[in-house]
Amino acid sequence: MIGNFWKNLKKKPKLGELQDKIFKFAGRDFNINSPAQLGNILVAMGIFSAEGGSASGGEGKIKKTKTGKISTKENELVKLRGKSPIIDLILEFRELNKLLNTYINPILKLSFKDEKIHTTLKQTGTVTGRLSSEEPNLQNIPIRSDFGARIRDAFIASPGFTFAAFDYSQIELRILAAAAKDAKMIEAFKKGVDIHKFTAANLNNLPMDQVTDKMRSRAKTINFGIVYGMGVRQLAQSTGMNLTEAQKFYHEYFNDFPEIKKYIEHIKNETKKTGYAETLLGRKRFFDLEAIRGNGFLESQMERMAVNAVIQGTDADIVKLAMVAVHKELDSRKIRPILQVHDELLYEVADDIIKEAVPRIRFIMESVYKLAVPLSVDVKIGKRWGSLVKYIK
DNA sequence: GGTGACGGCGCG
DNA sequence: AAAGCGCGCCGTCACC
Repeated sequence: MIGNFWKNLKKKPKLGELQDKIFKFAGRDFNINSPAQLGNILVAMGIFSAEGGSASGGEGKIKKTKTGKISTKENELVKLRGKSPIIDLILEFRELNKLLNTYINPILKLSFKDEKIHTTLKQTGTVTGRLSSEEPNLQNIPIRSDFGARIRDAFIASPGFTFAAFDYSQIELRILAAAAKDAKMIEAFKKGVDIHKFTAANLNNLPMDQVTDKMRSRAKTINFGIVYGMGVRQLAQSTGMNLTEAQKFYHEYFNDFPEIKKYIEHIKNETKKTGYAETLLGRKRFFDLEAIRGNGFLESQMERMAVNAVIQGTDADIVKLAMVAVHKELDSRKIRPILQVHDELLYEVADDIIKEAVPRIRFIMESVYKLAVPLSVDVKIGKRWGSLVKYIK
């Protein structure tokens, strides 16, 4: 259900103020929502310094879009902070504008008389076996930014019910570790340690208690990146390392977890041989081998897609099994499925049975499929979607 | 008035 | 030359 949270959310005036300030710095009016116009303004202001060829530092290179225009995406703008206050104003304008025009206004319009929002889940909408959600898409409701999280608070449980959110913890990395039969990482998951910290400890040859936040953060990036086939450049970019360090980091990772490297190679080779990648449960994603023949870039792209198809696809398979199992075993009148967000199931549970229901749902989800590592589910409960609190066993 | 490509960005 | 997977949706722009 949608509460009245957003009705007194006065963001329009703020947006107008930001627009005025931006125009003042720019020296003239223009359409902030047009990347083309914005790019021109920034060039005219000298913020995108048209660097001469002599620059040896390599910084300040203007990133172009695939059609050859100047890129004004957040990553690029952030680098230009400090050159002008206009940068931060634009970023703030973008965030507010996005949240208002993509979520708050359209979703209010889609609110039924019963004050509920009803999405449509497509069962065949993706290549990996995930569901997708549309009109509205409830699988991408904000949560990461502070203001974004407030949008979630407008979603409230029905009277007499409480939200219970069940989140598979690091399920993709678990699938990878199990499928690759990597003894070291399997052991870590069995012990239930903080996996990113564990990875960092291995990468830096340190005991776990000497891992710094920065080391953990970098390990987390590479743990996720591995699954998607992230390259050295991107790794460097997103961790703040230089290319040489990033290269070394990769090397170290595959040294520490050799089975993972072997398994990823195995997926790539099998896909190139058979033309398909297969989840652990046997669902296949096919590729057109003819179309990529002789094109190194397309081949690499297919390899990344294949690795992802196995990991993300197995994840999707498991979550679907869990949805079915919960439905079969429990009373859907008191435990209502509200939403699936890829590795998370949101239920609305009658207040009087919440204490028994939560452990049962958790158990079903954790035991629905057996891997070489345990599946672990985090639970949060609460009356508002944006204010759920961890449920302690 | 409608359509599709594009840049951009929200989520997992 | 390109190099992070999977989605849906916004506004702009070019075009019919």
